[in-house]
Amino acid sequence: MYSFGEYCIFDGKIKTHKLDLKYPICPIRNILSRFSDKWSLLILAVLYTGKTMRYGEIKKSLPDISQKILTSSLKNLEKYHLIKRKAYAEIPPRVEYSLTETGNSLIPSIQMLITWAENHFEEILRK
Amino acid sequence: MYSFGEYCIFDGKIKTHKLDLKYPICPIRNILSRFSDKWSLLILAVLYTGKTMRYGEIKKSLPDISQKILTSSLKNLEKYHLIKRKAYAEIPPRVEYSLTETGNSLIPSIQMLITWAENHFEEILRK
DNA sequence: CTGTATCCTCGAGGATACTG
DNA sequence: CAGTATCCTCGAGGATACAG
Repeated sequence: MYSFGEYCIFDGKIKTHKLDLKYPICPIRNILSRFSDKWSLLILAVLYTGKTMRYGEIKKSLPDISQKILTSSLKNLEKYHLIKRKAYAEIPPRVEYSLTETGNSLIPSIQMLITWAENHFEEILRK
Repeated sequence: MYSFGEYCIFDGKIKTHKLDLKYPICPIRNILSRFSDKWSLLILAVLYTGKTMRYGEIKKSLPDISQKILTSSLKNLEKYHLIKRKAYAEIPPRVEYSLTETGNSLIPSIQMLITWAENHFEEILRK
């Protein structure tokens, strides 16, 4: 297990997504914080169930996400190499998204989280 | 694996932390969203390394968290039964925090996430 | 030492209209 | 179909002062 004390002496760099050069690397702050927003995990999970999906299919799986946020979330996930984007030069346009190897390697962790959440649903929400 | 399509037909209830009664339960939206803020995972990880810690010790492990946010995060984690709070009637006051059984059961998932983040550090941040 | 009480900033997320 | 472009809301997070 890591020394969180050591890792966690950062000074507010989390927002800018910059790394602190003086200290070693806190995985939570520097990596996990990039995907711990409202939609990223859901998008990854949806992509996993569908293997490769078009923009509209993802949108349909997450009916209450706005176009803007879906687009920007996909860009963010692509930026960090968790998903890949393939655009076809057709009319009307077609764009397909799928998990990268890196993205796929995150799935077991997400599944473990989901399983935990399921198993502890009542405990968490009781009272 | 879950049908995320089915689970994810909620309509914007995530903010209020209310459950959607019409549909079954999406673990990500209804459970994980409660702890996917800036500090909760770090607090849980810190508490795990220290077993039971005083308020000031946690603060020292996370030097750049504000008092207000630490207090409210601890309250939130206590509300959902991930940590327990024990106050001693002394002067000056002493308050000790520790993981509950439920909180402890989340640790393996967090560790798995951290291990993943470590192993994919360069891939995620390259270029 | 462990908190409240205010006030404030800032950006994630959203609503809506438009485009190639 | 898969996006941009604007404008806006709202609340997480923070700074500071004070309290028991």
